[in-house]
Amino acid sequence: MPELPEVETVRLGLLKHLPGHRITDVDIRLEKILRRSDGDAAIFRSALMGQCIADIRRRGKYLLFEMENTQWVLFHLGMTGKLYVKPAGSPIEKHTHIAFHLDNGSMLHFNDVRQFGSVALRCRNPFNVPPLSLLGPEPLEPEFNGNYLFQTSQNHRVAIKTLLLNQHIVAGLGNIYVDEALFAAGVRPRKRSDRITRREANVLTEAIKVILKEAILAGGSTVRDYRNAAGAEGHFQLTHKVYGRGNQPCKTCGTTLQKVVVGGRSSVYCPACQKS
DNA sequence: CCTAACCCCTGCTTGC
DNA sequence: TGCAAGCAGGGGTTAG
Repeated sequence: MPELPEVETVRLGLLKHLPGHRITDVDIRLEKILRRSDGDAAIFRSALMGQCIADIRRRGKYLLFEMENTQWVLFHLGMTGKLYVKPAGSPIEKHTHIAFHLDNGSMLHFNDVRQFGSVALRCRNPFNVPPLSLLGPEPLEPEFNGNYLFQTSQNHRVAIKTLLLNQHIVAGLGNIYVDEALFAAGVRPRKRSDRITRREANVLTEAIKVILKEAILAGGSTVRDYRNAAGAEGHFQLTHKVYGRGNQPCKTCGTTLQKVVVGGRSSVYCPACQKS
Protein backbone atom coordinates (compact mmCIF):
# COMPACT_ATOMS: atom_id res chain seq x y z
CA MET A 1 0.00 0.00 0.00
CA PRO A 2 2.45 2.63 -1.11
CA GLU A 3 0.90 6.03 -0.43
CA LEU A 4 2.40 9.47 -0.84
CA PRO A 5 5.22 9.07 1.75
CA GLU A 6 6.26 5.69 0.33
CA VAL A 7 6.20 6.92 -3.27
CA GLU A 8 8.15 10.01 -2.26
CA THR A 9 10.72 7.84 -0.47
CA VAL A 10 11.14 5.72 -3.59
CA ARG A 11 11.51 8.89 -5.65
CA LEU A 12 14.25 10.25 -3.38
CA GLY A 13 16.07 6.93 -3.60
CA LEU A 14 15.83 6.78 -7.38
CA LEU A 15 17.05 10.38 -7.68
CA LYS A 16 20.42 9.28 -6.31
CA HIS A 17 20.94 6.71 -9.03
CA LEU A 18 18.99 7.38 -12.20
CA PRO A 19 19.07 10.95 -13.56
CA GLY A 20 21.78 11.43 -16.15
CA HIS A 21 21.82 7.76 -17.01
CA ARG A 22 20.76 6.17 -20.25
CA ILE A 23 18.46 3.18 -20.68
CA THR A 24 20.34 0.60 -22.74
CA ASP A 25 17.66 -2.09 -22.81
CA VAL A 26 14.16 -2.83 -21.58
CA ASP A 27 13.07 -6.36 -20.67
CA ILE A 28 9.29 -6.66 -20.46
CA ARG A 29 8.25 -9.91 -18.81
CA LEU A 30 4.54 -9.18 -18.30
CA GLU A 31 2.99 -7.09 -21.05
CA LYS A 32 -0.28 -6.50 -19.26
CA ILE A 33 1.49 -4.40 -16.63
CA LEU A 34 1.64 -1.76 -19.36
CA ARG A 35 -1.68 0.03 -18.98
CA ARG A 36 -2.84 3.20 -20.74
CA SER A 37 0.54 3.24 -22.43
CA ASP A 38 1.17 4.96 -25.74
CA GLY A 39 1.66 1.82 -27.80
CA ASP A 40 2.37 -1.83 -27.08
CA ALA A 41 5.38 -3.50 -25.47
CA ALA A 42 7.50 -3.29 -28.61
CA ILE A 43 6.85 0.44 -28.88
CA PHE A 44 7.54 0.91 -25.18
CA ARG A 45 10.92 -0.78 -25.56
CA SER A 46 12.01 0.92 -28.75
CA ALA A 47 10.89 4.35 -27.54
CA LEU A 48 13.02 4.15 -24.41
CA MET A 49 16.11 2.36 -25.77
CA GLY A 50 19.07 4.74 -25.63
CA GLN A 51 17.10 7.46 -23.87
CA CYS A 52 18.48 9.39 -20.93
CA ILE A 53 16.52 9.86 -17.68
CA ALA A 54 16.43 13.58 -16.93
CA ASP A 55 14.34 13.82 -13.77
CA ILE A 56 12.06 11.84 -11.47
CA ARG A 57 8.91 13.47 -10.24
CA ARG A 58 5.81 12.55 -8.26
CA ARG A 59 2.15 13.48 -8.49
CA GLY A 60 -0.10 11.90 -5.87
CA LYS A 61 0.86 8.24 -5.84
CA TYR A 62 2.28 8.35 -9.36
CA LEU A 63 6.00 8.37 -10.09
CA LEU A 64 7.10 9.98 -13.34
CA PHE A 65 10.34 9.58 -15.23
CA GLU A 66 10.98 12.60 -17.40
CA MET A 67 13.18 11.57 -20.29
CA GLU A 68 15.55 13.95 -22.04
CA ASN A 69 13.64 13.62 -25.31
CA THR A 70 10.39 14.83 -23.64
CA GLN A 71 8.91 11.35 -23.32
CA TRP A 72 7.63 10.29 -19.93
CA VAL A 73 7.25 7.01 -18.10
CA LEU A 74 4.37 6.84 -15.64
CA PHE A 75 4.55 4.37 -12.74
CA HIS A 76 1.84 3.45 -10.26
CA LEU A 77 2.87 1.01 -7.54
CA GLY A 78 -0.69 -0.14 -6.79
CA MET A 79 -0.70 -2.28 -3.66
CA THR A 80 2.57 -4.18 -3.86
CA GLY A 81 4.59 -2.49 -6.60
CA LYS A 82 8.30 -1.90 -5.99
CA LEU A 83 11.08 -0.20 -7.92
CA TYR A 84 14.52 -1.54 -7.11
CA VAL A 85 17.91 -0.31 -8.28
CA LYS A 86 19.98 -3.48 -8.67
CA PRO A 87 23.68 -4.06 -9.26
CA ALA A 88 24.87 -5.32 -12.65
CA GLY A 89 24.08 -8.98 -13.24
CA SER A 90 21.34 -9.28 -10.62
CA PRO A 91 18.92 -12.11 -11.42
CA ILE A 92 15.35 -11.22 -12.34
CA GLU A 93 13.25 -12.58 -9.51
CA LYS A 94 9.65 -13.74 -9.47
CA HIS A 95 7.07 -10.98 -10.04
CA THR A 96 9.56 -8.63 -11.69
CA HIS A 97 7.59 -7.50 -14.73
CA ILE A 98 9.96 -4.98 -16.29
CA ALA A 99 13.75 -4.68 -16.02
CA PHE A 100 15.44 -1.52 -17.30
CA HIS A 101 19.14 -1.88 -18.06
CA LEU A 102 21.21 1.28 -17.53
CA ASP A 103 24.42 2.54 -19.11
CA ASN A 104 26.38 2.06 -15.87
CA GLY A 105 25.50 -1.63 -15.81
CA SER A 106 22.95 -1.36 -13.01
CA MET A 107 19.30 -2.26 -13.46
CA LEU A 108 15.93 -0.94 -12.40
CA HIS A 109 13.39 -3.63 -11.61
CA PHE A 110 9.64 -3.06 -11.47
CA ASN A 111 8.29 -5.85 -9.26
CA ASP A 112 4.64 -6.27 -8.30
CA VAL A 113 3.20 -9.43 -6.77
CA ARG A 114 -0.47 -8.53 -7.11
CA GLN A 115 -0.12 -6.78 -10.45
CA PHE A 116 -2.29 -3.84 -9.40
CA GLY A 117 0.50 -1.50 -10.38
CA SER A 118 1.07 -0.15 -13.86
CA VAL A 119 3.69 1.32 -16.14
CA ALA A 120 2.96 3.57 -19.11
CA LEU A 121 4.90 5.39 -21.80
CA ARG A 122 3.67 8.91 -22.51
CA CYS A 123 4.90 10.70 -25.58
CA ARG A 124 3.70 14.07 -24.30
CA ASN A 125 3.59 15.84 -20.97
CA PRO A 126 1.21 13.71 -18.86
CA PHE A 127 0.20 16.33 -16.31
CA ASN A 128 -2.60 17.81 -18.39
CA VAL A 129 -4.28 14.55 -19.38
CA PRO A 130 -5.96 11.79 -17.35
CA PRO A 131 -5.27 10.30 -14.95
CA LEU A 132 -3.00 13.07 -13.62
CA SER A 133 -5.23 15.91 -14.75
CA LEU A 134 -8.08 14.48 -12.68
CA LEU A 135 -6.14 14.44 -9.41
CA GLY A 136 -6.93 16.82 -6.59
CA PRO A 137 -4.29 19.07 -5.04
CA GLU A 138 -1.10 17.78 -3.47
CA PRO A 139 -1.76 17.55 0.28
CA LEU A 140 1.57 19.21 1.14
CA GLU A 141 0.94 22.21 -1.10
CA PRO A 142 -0.67 25.42 0.21
CA GLU A 143 -3.73 24.98 -2.02
CA PHE A 144 -4.71 22.04 0.16
CA ASN A 145 -5.87 23.91 3.26
CA GLY A 146 -8.71 23.99 5.74
CA ASN A 147 -10.82 26.19 3.55
CA TYR A 148 -10.47 23.89 0.55
CA LEU A 149 -11.27 20.79 2.61
CA PHE A 150 -14.25 22.47 4.28
CA GLN A 151 -15.74 23.68 1.00
CA THR A 152 -15.17 20.31 -0.68
CA SER A 153 -16.66 18.45 2.28
CA GLN A 154 -19.84 20.52 2.06
CA ASN A 155 -20.29 19.52 -1.57
CA HIS A 156 -20.30 15.78 -0.85
CA ARG A 157 -22.32 13.54 1.41
CA VAL A 158 -19.94 10.63 1.90
CA ALA A 159 -18.03 9.48 4.96
CA ILE A 160 -15.10 11.83 5.62
CA LYS A 161 -12.76 8.86 5.19
CA THR A 162 -14.19 8.09 1.76
CA LEU A 163 -13.73 11.74 0.82
CA LEU A 164 -10.07 11.76 1.88
CA LEU A 165 -9.37 8.54 0.00
CA ASN A 166 -10.79 10.06 -3.19
CA GLN A 167 -7.75 10.97 -5.31
CA HIS A 168 -9.83 13.48 -7.25
CA ILE A 169 -10.25 15.50 -4.06
CA VAL A 170 -6.76 15.21 -2.61
CA ALA A 171 -3.96 13.19 -4.23
CA GLY A 172 -1.76 10.73 -2.39
CA LEU A 173 -3.63 9.63 0.72
CA GLY A 174 -4.44 5.96 1.28
CA ASN A 175 -5.83 3.82 4.05
CA ILE A 176 -2.88 4.19 6.42
CA TYR A 177 -2.51 7.95 6.47
CA VAL A 178 -6.23 8.72 6.39
CA ASP A 179 -6.81 6.57 9.49
CA GLU A 180 -3.82 8.15 11.24
CA ALA A 181 -4.86 11.69 10.34
CA LEU A 182 -8.47 11.12 11.48
CA PHE A 183 -7.14 9.87 14.81
CA ALA A 184 -4.85 12.86 15.19
CA ALA A 185 -7.73 15.20 14.41
CA GLY A 186 -10.19 13.41 16.72
CA VAL A 187 -12.68 12.76 13.92
CA ARG A 188 -14.38 9.42 13.30
CA PRO A 189 -13.98 7.86 9.86
CA ARG A 190 -17.72 7.44 9.28
CA LYS A 191 -18.60 11.07 10.02
CA ARG A 192 -20.50 12.49 7.06
CA SER A 193 -18.35 14.94 5.15
CA ASP A 194 -21.03 17.64 5.01
CA ARG A 195 -21.19 17.64 8.80
CA ILE A 196 -17.50 18.47 9.19
CA THR A 197 -17.07 21.88 10.80
CA ARG A 198 -14.74 24.55 9.55
CA ARG A 199 -12.60 24.04 12.62
CA GLU A 200 -12.45 20.27 12.06
CA ALA A 201 -11.44 20.84 8.45
CA ASN A 202 -8.60 23.08 9.65
CA VAL A 203 -7.40 20.55 12.24
CA LEU A 204 -7.70 17.65 9.80
CA THR A 205 -5.75 19.47 7.11
CA GLU A 206 -2.93 20.28 9.51
CA ALA A 207 -2.89 16.71 10.84
CA ILE A 208 -2.58 15.36 7.30
CA LYS A 209 0.36 17.63 6.52
CA VAL A 210 2.20 16.86 9.77
CA ILE A 211 1.73 13.10 9.46
CA LEU A 212 2.80 12.99 5.82
CA LYS A 213 5.94 15.00 6.57
CA GLU A 214 6.82 12.79 9.55
CA ALA A 215 6.21 9.67 7.47
CA ILE A 216 8.49 10.91 4.68
CA LEU A 217 11.23 11.60 7.24
CA ALA A 218 10.77 8.04 8.55
CA GLY A 219 11.06 6.58 5.05
CA GLY A 220 7.40 5.60 4.83
CA SER A 221 5.50 2.71 6.45
CA THR A 222 6.38 -0.92 5.81
CA VAL A 223 3.30 -2.97 6.69
CA ARG A 224 4.09 -6.02 4.66
CA ASP A 225 5.39 -5.45 1.18
CA TYR A 226 6.67 -1.92 0.91
CA ARG A 227 10.41 -1.41 0.35
CA ASN A 228 12.30 1.63 -0.91
CA ALA A 229 14.47 1.77 -4.03
CA ALA A 230 17.34 0.18 -2.12
CA GLY A 231 15.14 -2.63 -0.79
CA ALA A 232 15.03 -1.24 2.76
CA GLU A 233 11.96 -0.96 4.98
CA GLY A 234 10.41 2.26 6.23
CA HIS A 235 9.98 2.99 9.94
CA PHE A 236 6.77 4.98 10.22
CA GLN A 237 4.72 1.85 10.98
CA LEU A 238 6.27 1.97 14.46
CA THR A 239 4.48 5.28 14.97
CA HIS A 240 1.04 4.17 13.78
CA LYS A 241 -1.59 4.96 16.39
CA VAL A 242 -4.54 3.12 14.84
CA TYR A 243 -3.84 1.60 11.40
CA GLY A 244 -3.75 -2.19 11.66
CA ARG A 245 -4.39 -2.03 15.44
CA GLY A 246 -8.05 -3.05 15.62
CA ASN A 247 -9.09 -4.50 19.03
CA GLN A 248 -5.81 -3.36 20.57
CA PRO A 249 -5.63 -0.66 23.27
CA CYS A 250 -5.37 2.96 22.19
CA LYS A 251 -1.81 4.19 22.74
CA THR A 252 -3.20 7.43 24.11
CA CYS A 253 -6.05 6.38 26.41
CA GLY A 254 -6.10 2.59 26.53
CA THR A 255 -9.60 2.25 25.10
CA THR A 256 -10.04 -0.75 22.79
CA LEU A 257 -9.72 0.46 19.20
CA GLN A 258 -12.77 -0.15 17.00
CA LYS A 259 -12.49 -1.80 13.60
CA VAL A 260 -15.16 -0.97 11.03
CA VAL A 261 -15.54 -0.98 7.26
CA VAL A 262 -15.88 2.40 5.56
CA GLY A 263 -16.23 2.58 1.81
CA GLY A 264 -15.13 -1.03 1.57
CA ARG A 265 -11.88 -0.34 3.44
CA SER A 266 -10.99 -1.60 6.87
CA SER A 267 -10.80 1.32 9.25
CA VAL A 268 -9.63 1.59 12.84
CA TYR A 269 -10.42 4.39 15.26
CA CYS A 270 -10.52 5.14 18.98
CA PRO A 271 -14.09 5.73 20.19
CA ALA A 272 -12.76 7.81 23.08
CA CYS A 273 -10.15 9.96 21.32
CA GLN A 274 -12.28 10.38 18.19
CA LYS A 275 -15.54 11.75 19.56
CA SER A 276 -16.62 13.84 16.62
C1' DC B 1 -24.07 14.32 -11.49
C1' DC B 2 -23.48 11.01 -7.61
C1' DT B 3 -22.48 6.57 -4.96
C1' DA B 4 -22.10 1.54 -4.37
C1' DA B 5 -20.64 -2.73 -6.16
C1' DC B 6 -17.54 -5.29 -8.63
C1' DC B 7 -13.13 -6.59 -10.78
C1' DC B 8 -8.27 -7.21 -11.20
C1' DC B 9 -4.35 -10.33 -8.61
C1' DT B 10 -1.31 -13.28 -5.30
C1' DG B 11 0.00 -14.78 -0.93
C1' DC B 12 -0.70 -14.78 3.88
C1' DT B 13 -3.97 -15.98 7.54
C1' DT B 14 -7.69 -18.44 9.39
C1' DG B 15 -10.80 -22.28 10.18
C1' DC B 16 -12.15 -26.99 9.72
C1' DT C 1 -0.88 -31.43 7.86
C1' DG C 2 -3.70 -30.04 4.07
C1' DC C 3 -6.98 -27.61 1.80
C1' DA C 4 -10.04 -23.81 0.73
C1' DA C 5 -12.27 -19.75 1.98
C1' DG C 6 -11.38 -15.16 3.65
C1' DC C 7 -8.86 -11.10 3.47
C1' DA C 8 -5.81 -7.22 1.99
C1' DG C 9 -6.98 -2.83 -1.30
C1' DG C 10 -5.87 1.42 -5.53
C1' DG C 11 -8.16 2.58 -9.14
C1' DG C 12 -10.91 1.71 -13.14
C1' DT C 13 -15.38 0.33 -14.87
C1' DT C 14 -20.13 -0.66 -14.60
C1' DA C 15 -24.68 -0.46 -12.59
C1' DG C 16 -28.22 1.98 -10.29
